[in-house]
Amino acid sequence: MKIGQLAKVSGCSIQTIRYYEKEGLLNPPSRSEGNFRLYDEKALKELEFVKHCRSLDIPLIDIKTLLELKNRPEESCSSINDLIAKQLDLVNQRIKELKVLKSELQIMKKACSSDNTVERCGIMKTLEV
Amino acid sequence: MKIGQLAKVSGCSIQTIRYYEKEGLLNPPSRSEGNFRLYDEKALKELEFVKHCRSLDIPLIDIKTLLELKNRPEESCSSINDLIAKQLDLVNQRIKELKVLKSELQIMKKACSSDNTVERCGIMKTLEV
DNA sequence: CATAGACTCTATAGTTGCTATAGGGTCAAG
DNA sequence: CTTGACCCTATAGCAACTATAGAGTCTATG
Repeated sequence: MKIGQLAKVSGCSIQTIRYYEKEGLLNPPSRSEGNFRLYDEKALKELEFVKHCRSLDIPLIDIKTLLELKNRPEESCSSINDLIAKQLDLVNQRIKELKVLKSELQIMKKACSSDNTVERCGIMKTLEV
Repeated sequence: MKIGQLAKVSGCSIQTIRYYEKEGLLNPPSRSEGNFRLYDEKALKELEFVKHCRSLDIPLIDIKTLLELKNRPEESCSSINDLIAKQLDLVNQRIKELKVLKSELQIMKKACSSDNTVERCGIMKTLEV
C-alpha cells in the first residue's frame, strides 16, 4: 500500500509518516519503480505502535528506545517499566500544575463582572501583581 | 538598571526579556552611551505583568491584547473576561485529557513487574495494540 | 595605560512535534 | 495526449523560548 492509504488506515498524516521515517522511528519502506513508498502490514503495525505511544505523550526519543527494545525480546523490560513510571510522574506533575492554574483562573474569573471598564477590572488588577 | 539586573529582579532570563521586546510585549527601553538597555521601575512592572500572564499559560498573542487594553482604561473589560474564561476552558480540557492519560498509564504500569523480559512484558503487549 | 573578567549587544540557530508549501515527478483514466 | 489525484524532496514555519558566536562596553586592578 502507498503512503496515502497508510495515512488513511492509520489516521496519521502523510507528512507525519514521512517525519517519523526521517527521525528513525519507522524503517524506510521499499519503493515502487516510480519511487513511491510501499508499505506492508508490518509497517502499519509499527506505525500504530508509534502512534499509540504518542497518544501517551511519550516523546519520540523514548519511543525510539521502546522500538529498539521491541526488537530485543530477550532483554529485561525494566527500562520499559521505568519509562512508563517516568511518564506517569510527568503527567501527575502536570495535572498538579494545571489544578493550581485552574484555581487561580477561577478566582480571577470571579473578580470581575462583565459590566466594567478596564480600569475597574478586578482581573486586570490581579494581573498587575 | 541594566538587563542583567532586571533579569535577576524579575526571575526572567536576559534572552527572554530581549525576546519579549522583539515580539512587542515590552517597549524598547532607553539606551546608555554604550548601547546598553536601561530599564526603570515601570518596565519592571510591565515585565512582571507579562510574566504573570505567562504563568497562567496565556499565549503571547493574548498577552499583547491584555497589554493594549491596559493602556485603554475606559474601555470595556469584557474581552478580558472572555480571555480568562477561554483560558479556564483550555485548562479544564487539558486536565481532562491528562486524567485519561493517567488512567491508561496506571493500567499499563500494573501490567508488568520488573522481572520480565521484553517478550513477556505486559506493557509492551499493550503498546502493540 | 593595559589587561582581564563580567556584562552587554545583535544575529542566528536550535529545541519538539508536527504542518504547510513549493516545485516537480508518477500514474491511471478519458 | 491531457488531466487530476497522488507522490516525491526540500524547506520553512509554528510557539516560546534557549543557546551560541563574535564582537563591543565597562570597571577594577596592577
